Amino acid sequence: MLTTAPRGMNDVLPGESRRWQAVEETARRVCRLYGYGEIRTPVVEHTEVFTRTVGEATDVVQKEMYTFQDKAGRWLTLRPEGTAPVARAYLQHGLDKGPQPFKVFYLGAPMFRHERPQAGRYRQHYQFGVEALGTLDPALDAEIILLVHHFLSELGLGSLRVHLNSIGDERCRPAYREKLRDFLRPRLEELCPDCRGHRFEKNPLRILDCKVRTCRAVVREAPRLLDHLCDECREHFRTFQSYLKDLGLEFRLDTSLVRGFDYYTKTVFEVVYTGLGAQSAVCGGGRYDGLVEALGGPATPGIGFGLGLERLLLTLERQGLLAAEAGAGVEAYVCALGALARRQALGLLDGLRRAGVAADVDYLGRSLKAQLRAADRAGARLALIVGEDELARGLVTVRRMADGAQDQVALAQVVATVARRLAGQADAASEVATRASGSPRGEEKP
RNA sequence: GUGAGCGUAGCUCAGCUGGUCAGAGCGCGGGACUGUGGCUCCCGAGGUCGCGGGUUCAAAUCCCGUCGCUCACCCCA
Repeated sequence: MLTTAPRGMNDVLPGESRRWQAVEETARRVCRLYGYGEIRTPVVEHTEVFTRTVGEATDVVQKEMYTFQDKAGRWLTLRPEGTAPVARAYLQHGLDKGPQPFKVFYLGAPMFRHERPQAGRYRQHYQFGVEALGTLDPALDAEIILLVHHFLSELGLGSLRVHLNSIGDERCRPAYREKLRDFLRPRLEELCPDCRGHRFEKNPLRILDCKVRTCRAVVREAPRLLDHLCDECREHFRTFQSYLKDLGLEFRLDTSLVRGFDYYTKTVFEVVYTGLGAQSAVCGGGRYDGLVEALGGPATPGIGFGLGLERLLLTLERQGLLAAEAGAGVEAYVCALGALARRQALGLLDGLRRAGVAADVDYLGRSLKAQLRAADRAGARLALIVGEDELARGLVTVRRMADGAQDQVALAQVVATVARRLAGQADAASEVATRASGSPRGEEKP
């Protein structure tokens, strides 16, 4: 089938792409406010970048990666996430020797996961991600949360819930893991098959956020990881939370919050919107103090998040915060009648564009009526009509679309006049009104 | 990988107790207004009814298969 995109991969058409641009512009602006520079890494990485960091046992690595061999036999993978590549670039370019923390964001390039698509989940999807490497300071954890919150607020989403937890590090988590196993072992019968089986063996922490009712009942009695953190992790988490409180940022402690990648340590968080269906996490992230080391670099702490743009757009839509789909945003539309006029019109069009006026023209040889309709749909504020009458007298009819007022301007002056009227709307209104010759019959559009 | 629902014009869908069933609204093109948009009215273009097979005198309508989409599980942004 040559007429459908691959499963779970979508086109973003012009009408919709403006919404994406609005979100992306906001992201860039906020990142600049917080001192984060943009990083662009390849869409493809050596497979090991992910297997050694995300974790061999995770679902993403085991069954969701697009992995292939190139012609030289190297194993490559379409990146399923954005943090490991950033850490790789950090090492490759010796950025650990530069000023710390190293603060970057990424935006605009896709991630790939081979899963069954559903609402808010796609095989090719886009994330806005922010990473800060090189310091353990809990104030940076707070900054990251603040940045997300700031970003979402700018889009009108101030009220999303922030879930927080700490999952310890390599000093305290192994001991807790055993404690949890000890607790669960006598209750295995009460757990669901998934939890009873591979989760208990490979990653018992995942049982903490299993959604099966019986599992949740068991887990409610389980020892809490938060109560078994080592001194450093406990102190880090305590300080981090106190910063958030000082800053007045609301959050909710969620002791069952466990993230799906092995590289997470200490702070983990999610920003949740329940109106999305099953995929409620709009944003997820946390600290990854062992990640750089796992790639063969020096022990280097880091923290960051990924924010799913499709999910964000979906959330904005559900909340009624999206602008209507818009046209190309042309300011002036040139209407030509007849072959000779058309010649004139193309020159006029070129002049307008070079003067910085977004302009378009009819390419279908349509009637004036149809050309004006096209001008209307394109969102043009002015229509410039060149017909035989105008041609003969060296004039152009300038029609204001909002109310139909129109006058005639000498061809040589049109570009300057149009530019001036578009620049100063009030001036243009009075200017045209005094010389109006058109018949204002429609009401103004909203 | 598992389960459920759905696949009819560009879009949203009606038609589905088998026999004027190939339709509506929106969109698109044209006209009413021989050179003037948004409103109204009129006309028009556009569909192998996802695909393949079966049942039947007859299938968009029933059955089987297949592909695709959607939602959910798993997991995640």
